[in-house]
Amino acid sequence: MSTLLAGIDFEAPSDEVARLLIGVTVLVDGVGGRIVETEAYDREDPASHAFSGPTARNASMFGPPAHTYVYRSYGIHWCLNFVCREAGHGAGVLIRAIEPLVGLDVMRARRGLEAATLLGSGPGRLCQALAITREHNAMSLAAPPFELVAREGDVDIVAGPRIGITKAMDVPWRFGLRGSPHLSKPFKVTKPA
DNA sequence: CATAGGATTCCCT
DNA sequence: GGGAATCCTATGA
Repeated sequence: MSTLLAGIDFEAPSDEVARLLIGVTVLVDGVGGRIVETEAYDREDPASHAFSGPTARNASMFGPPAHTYVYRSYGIHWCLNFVCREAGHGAGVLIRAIEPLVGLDVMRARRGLEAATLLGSGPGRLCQALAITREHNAMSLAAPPFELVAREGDVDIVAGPRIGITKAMDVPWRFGLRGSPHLSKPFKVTKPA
């Protein structure tokens, strides 16, 4: 069994999907850009929302793969995840940063004048730029308003520890496009992942 | 450039 | 009641 989308099998382990997503273009209502930073979370992962089993908040993480899991962060921001593994497993990939490509003016307007340059460099920022809210939770990535475009050619990927967590801080499940100016934070490692 | 503190909602203990 | 997969602004070096 597999759930293929943009050349990626979303039933694969989350760290593999997180790696494959680097370079993939994501559009929401025709606005978006290229994914340059992701983080993997899994069921047996103390830093994951899925660690303590299904709850009202993380229910979609236990739903079918290649669907979204959108949650409220720090009471202010929205964060976008892509569900992976088989339905019921409870794994996902946090989309942490995109390189803005399509609909720049729309994204700038959504982000506001003060921060118009940081359109997608951070999970909260990219959700604001793409107008992601709770309404986008548990939606299929294979149907509108979502659209994934497979990456072309090879990408140079770096890995490192995940950001903003207090558990399992030694697990190197943050992935990024090497040298991208659109990363939320730089990677310390400069060798191939 | 680095650090610090506040904003604000929802879930879990 | 506490803490969270964050972001923005202000302040001081």
